[in-house]
Amino acid sequence: MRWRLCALHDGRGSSPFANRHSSMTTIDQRLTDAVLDTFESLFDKRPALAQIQIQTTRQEFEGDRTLVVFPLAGLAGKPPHVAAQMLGEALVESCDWVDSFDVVKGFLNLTLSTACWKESLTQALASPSWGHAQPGSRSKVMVEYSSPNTNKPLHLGHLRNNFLGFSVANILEAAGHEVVKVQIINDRGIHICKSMVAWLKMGNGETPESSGLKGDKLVGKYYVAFDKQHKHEVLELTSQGLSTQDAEAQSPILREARAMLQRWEEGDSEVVDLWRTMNGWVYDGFEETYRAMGVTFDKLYYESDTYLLGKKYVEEGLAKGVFHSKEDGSVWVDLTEDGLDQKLLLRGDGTAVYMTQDIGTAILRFEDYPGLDRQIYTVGNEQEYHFKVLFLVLAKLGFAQADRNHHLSYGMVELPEGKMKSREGTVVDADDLLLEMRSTARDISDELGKTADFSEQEKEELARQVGHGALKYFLLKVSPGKSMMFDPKSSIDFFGNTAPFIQFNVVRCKSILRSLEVDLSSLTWSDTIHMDSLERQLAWGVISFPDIVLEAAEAYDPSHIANHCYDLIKVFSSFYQDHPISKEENPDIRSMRLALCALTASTVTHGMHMLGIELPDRM
RNA sequence: GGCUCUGUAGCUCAACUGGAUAGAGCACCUCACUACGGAUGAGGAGGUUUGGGGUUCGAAUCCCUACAGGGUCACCA
Repeated sequence: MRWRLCALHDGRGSSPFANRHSSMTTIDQRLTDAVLDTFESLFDKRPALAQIQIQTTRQEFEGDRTLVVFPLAGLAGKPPHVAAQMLGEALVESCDWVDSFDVVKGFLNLTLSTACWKESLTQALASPSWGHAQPGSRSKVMVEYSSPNTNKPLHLGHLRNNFLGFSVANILEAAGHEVVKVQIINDRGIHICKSMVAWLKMGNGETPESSGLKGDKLVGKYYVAFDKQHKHEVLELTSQGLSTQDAEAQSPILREARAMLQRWEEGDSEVVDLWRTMNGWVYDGFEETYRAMGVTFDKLYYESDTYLLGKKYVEEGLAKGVFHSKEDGSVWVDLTEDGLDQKLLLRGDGTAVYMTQDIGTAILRFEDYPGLDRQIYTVGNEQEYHFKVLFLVLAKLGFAQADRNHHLSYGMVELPEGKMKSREGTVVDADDLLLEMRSTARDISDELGKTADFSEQEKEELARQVGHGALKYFLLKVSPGKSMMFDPKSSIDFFGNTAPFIQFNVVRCKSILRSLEVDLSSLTWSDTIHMDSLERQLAWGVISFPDIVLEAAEAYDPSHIANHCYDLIKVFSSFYQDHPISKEENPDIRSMRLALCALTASTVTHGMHMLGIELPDRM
């Protein structure tokens, strides 16, 4: 099972892409080329591409884009500020996108021309899916997420897992990858037999239909019942003088579970039928929760289908001599050369462990999807060791795509009162939380009275979009690698850096656009008008969006998208305050602002969709 | 203990991957207000980036070290 919640690891800095030029706005590409040419004509030498650093000019200085001249000073043979001055003068002369410049120490601040802004914005307006690269322009990747334990209902940790995996899949797709979304269902093993045994002994034939209980909750109930009975028996046995270890192994109910696992592996039809039935209940329950979460999968893998395959590969490895066996017949891999320990791959009795199954699943997936470039496992950071071992084992087996696997590790979700522990009843149930978010959104909406004319169905729909959006945003705005604090109170807060704040402002944009009914694709304005600071900030937020998407895709990090959307909408919020649009009399300025308004709405909408968050038309 | 990740405002998080005076949101304080949608706007205060050393034009970011915290080291998944 992979459900547990947890943190980070290697992610940083080891990008397989690394072609800086490909993830750069048209503006920066053009500036880079101009700088290279200008530098060459001035100093008779051509800098390397990596030496050209262009960044956003800080607020307190005049300008839009800043060239960092320090790295170039040596090559130019001039002090940084002198080189900057010379470059600035030459750039204004040679590049029609540069209006003026300002030198502060070794920083060359460039002010872009209206023509530059207009051309860039027009390009964005012409693109119906701004921020999305050509579909299929990049490789085929697989993203695994969710992968729950069939004995336990989904909880807050799964929400982070699912939202993260689903969002990363969306972002990769937007970056031009072909994406396959999968999960592995750990439907085999002793843990499954535990709830089956408990249900047989204490269930009295209870079904989801008879009890009205959601299937996953019902099975979870019997898993807990098993645990309780097991503890009770252990206590009894220890009071008779057995050691705790012996008592745990010898409790009658655990023996029954073991016997059942034996029968399951033998294919006993009675056991297999019950197994199918109870798993069916769980899947129905999960399906309902996934629907509420808004996540989907292209294919499901079941451990019961892949563990035999895993055993086969382990035996092959044994035959090849890359693994070794001990006297009791257990099979091991020696990873001491890689700085790790020895690791069990197959038990002495020949049954599979967690690792066995994962070996089979990994290889099977690359066979199922020819041309698959890589596979991404969205799993908590507590399993970093497991994936390190898995990838090493695949390499030892000589599997060609062994290095095409990546563990997208994420941090634990903590509660203000500490960690979630099922034993202590401090688990936040996914269904409960989603419901609470919806009802809070509904209350706020009703209180404000802006949706008085909505039908009941529309009100519920809005509450879902806003409530679930708030939750998704709260979990995704934090960089995946970090452990995060989930504070129920502030997650329902609809002010500040939250989805509802963003949604509200997009609704304002849409409201303006609705009232004006213009053809956006034919918007244009004069090159002579001046764009002020806020307008330029808005424009840059829109223009740089595709770049942000690529960054997020390379880093497998939706928080880049979330923060960008928030920054952009915050600027819009200020802009909206004192920049009239429909009331603006100058038609050029009006068109330019209208374009900014429309582009802000569409950019943020695309970004939020990548996070799995919907935008209402009214709220 | 070994390996690994993390440490930034009172709290929750950023920081364009080594760039300028480290930024936001909560919370706190002061103002504004018949609104292209008030779920509002403007401003203030809050920091020796855990401590110490090093690398260089330049460090929250890279290296070493100390301290603090998380994770992991199963014939569990």
